[in-house]
Amino acid sequence: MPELPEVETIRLGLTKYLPGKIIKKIDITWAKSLLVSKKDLSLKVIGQRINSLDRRGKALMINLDNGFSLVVHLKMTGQLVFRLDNAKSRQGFGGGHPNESLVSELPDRSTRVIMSFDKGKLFFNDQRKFGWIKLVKTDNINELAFFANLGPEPLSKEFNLEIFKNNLMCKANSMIKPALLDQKVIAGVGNIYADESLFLAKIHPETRVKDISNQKLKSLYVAVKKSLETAIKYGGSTDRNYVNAEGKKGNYLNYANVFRKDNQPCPICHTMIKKIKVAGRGTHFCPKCQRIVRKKK
DNA sequence: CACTTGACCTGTCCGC
DNA sequence: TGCGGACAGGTCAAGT
Repeated sequence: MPELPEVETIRLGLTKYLPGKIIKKIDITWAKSLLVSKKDLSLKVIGQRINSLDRRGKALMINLDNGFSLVVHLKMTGQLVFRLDNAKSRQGFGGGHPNESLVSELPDRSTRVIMSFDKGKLFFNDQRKFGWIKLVKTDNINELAFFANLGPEPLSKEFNLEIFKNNLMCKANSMIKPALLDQKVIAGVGNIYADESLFLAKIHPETRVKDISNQKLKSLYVAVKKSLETAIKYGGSTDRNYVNAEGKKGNYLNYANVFRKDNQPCPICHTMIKKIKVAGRGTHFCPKCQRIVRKKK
């Protein structure tokens, strides 16, 4: 489930390979993965040079020289892996070795789209076929529904405490966990970093937004940024499928506090981490460090 | 978010 | 062993 840190890690990786490359050919093995007409493909994509890569929330933009961008959303199981032709990756070392390869021979059975260059290929793999690639004018990405109501970038200078609080207060009656997952509030936070942020800020995931003190909101603001930054530093989280541009796993889950740590001791107080369901999502938290509060009227 | 469910999909795991 | 069902969770749409 690539979230902001995973997509950012992929973006950083692909930036080493793609800018300057000309798209020679695109092969599609699952039509719904590439939502671009044949006509647009031949007129606006094939033969175009890649200029740069951007990220907005969990979406990656491959900017072309002609003013169009291919927008990629990886959803749950999407991967973008660059390979030089005939390059073979070593098989995984096993045992959760850092940077272990998760993909070897490409294409594999989850490959949906292959973009070919003079040298090398970009593979879009997507086991569950939820991800998509769309084409949009670079300076008008809001045409896409996904961008239209997207909240602020949590790691940008513009994202300050006031904006965070204002956006959250639109959800005053909802629980904090689903509020954090709402992409209108902040762009790019998903299940992993919602749980990790709430742990760092010592807030129970089922706390109502309106019941959270100003001090806790500030802690949460800091915690969201901190957990995302730390995850980028460790190359993102590999829960199941995620790999970076080289097909390697991320290491952040080795440093996570609560995500997928149910029935393991809390790193602060050693109480067993619990897993519950909140708003339909698996949610991990420490029942002692993260208590529900209710504001007195 | 008011809140839940379903749709989109496949692979893995668990119980029988 | 094999089979059915639950589960994983990002986003949008639709139902209650």
